[in-house]
This record gives sequence, structure tokens and C-alpha cells, in this order.
Amino acid sequence: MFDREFFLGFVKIHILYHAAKEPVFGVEITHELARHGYSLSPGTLYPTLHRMEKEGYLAGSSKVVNGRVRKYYRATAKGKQVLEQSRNSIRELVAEVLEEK
Amino acid sequence: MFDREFFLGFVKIHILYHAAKEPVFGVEITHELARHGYSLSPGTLYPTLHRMEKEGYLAGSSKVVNGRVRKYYRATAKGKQVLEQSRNSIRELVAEVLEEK
DNA sequence: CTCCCGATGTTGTATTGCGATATTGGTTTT
DNA sequence: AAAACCAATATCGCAATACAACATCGGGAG
Repeated sequence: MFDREFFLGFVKIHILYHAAKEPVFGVEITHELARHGYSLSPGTLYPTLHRMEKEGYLAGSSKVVNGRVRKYYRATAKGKQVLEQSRNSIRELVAEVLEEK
Repeated sequence: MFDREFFLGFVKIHILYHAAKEPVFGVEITHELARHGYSLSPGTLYPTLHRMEKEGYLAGSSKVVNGRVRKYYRATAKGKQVLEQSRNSIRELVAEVLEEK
């Protein structure tokens, strides 16, 4: 599926949402998104996670699971604040885009 | 307002939505978006419109209004299709992000 | 000890984003 | 009628992002 420029923001908000509920890690996110019809290559996903961490939206911590290192991310206060903002943006889009038809 | 990376997609869908209803032009879009709390500099807006035209989401036509040249854009079939997709994405986000709380 | 698998990481290139600046043509001011 | 101003679109230059392909790394299976 193309048209990524329109939907990448949605994807990131998905990530924030899940990271606000419980710790999440890379591959898990990939699968989650796939269930929603998005596909994200590692070359997009990991740099994005790193950036979101660096910018303070996510906080990451490495854990060893089955001997393998996984990096779990949680939404920070700032990340949750963006989520909150997004609720408003989504409501507006809902009102406009979803209504009638 | 920062955090643009999360919301630019929303902005573009806004543009598509309005361009699907009636012809729109640059400055008008700027004002429209401002009313929704988004701000978009010309250096972002115009290249974005050009690109969306080039990629076939929008169709532009220049008109002279009060002696000034304006470029009006309408959503193409492809643009409307993206809008349609976005309805689904929004529904999912609504289900996840907006529900509970 | 070799191969595969789950995960994360990196590289190189192309695309996008954006503030600042320019352009174009008409209107108002004096 | 020149100067200053305004609406609107366009471009420049640089920084930030996106992405596919490729690389790495440790454990477990055979």
C-alpha cells in the first residue's frame, strides 16, 4: 500500500497509544500495524523509535527475554500529551471526514 | 505548535477533504487550517500542493480573480480514494484511541 | 559448529519539511 | 505617477525523514 505520506502520522499515534497502555517493542509493533493494514520496514521503524525516544515521546529500556535483548518502549508524559492532542485532531477529522456520505 | 510529524498527515487529509467538496486555493487553506489550530508556512504548503498534484491526488487550474492569479485545486479520483482509505484508518483510531477514557 | 531465527541496528540515497526570501500583479497613498 | 502596500504563489538552501537493502548479534536446533 502506498500513500504513506498521509498515514505515517496515524502509525505513530498508534505506536504512542500502545506504548501508553503497556511496554511495546519493535517487532511486536510491526505485527500490530500489519493487522491494521500498515507495513513498516525496519529502516523506518527503528530510526523512528529512536527519534521518538530522543525527542522525549517514548522512554526505552532494554530487557533480556529468552536470552535475546529486546528494547521496550513506554510513552512518556510528553508522549501522552501528544496523544491527547491527537484526540482533538481526530475528533475534528471524524466530524468532517466521517460524517455524511 | 510543534510535534508536526504526528499531525502533518491529518493536515493533508484535511486538504483532500476540502478539495473534494469544492475547489480550494493556497491561502484559503492556510486560513482554514489555522482555524483548526494548525499552521503551515508557504514553504511547506506550496511544495506539498505541487507534489500532491504531481502524484495525482489533486488537479489544479489557474483562475484570475480580481486580477490576481489563483490556483484552485480539486481532489481527483485517486485523491478521493485516499480519503476513503483514511476513513477506515480514522475509524480504527477512533475505536482505539478515542473510545474509553 | 553450522544454520536458522528473533530482534535490533546501520547505510546510502531520495524525498520532504520549512523558514526565509523572491516574484508577480494589482490597490492604495500622497 | 511613483512609492508603498497587499494578496497570492513560487523558489532556495539546508536540515530532517523515509525507506529498502543489508548488517549484526545471540541462542537454540540439528
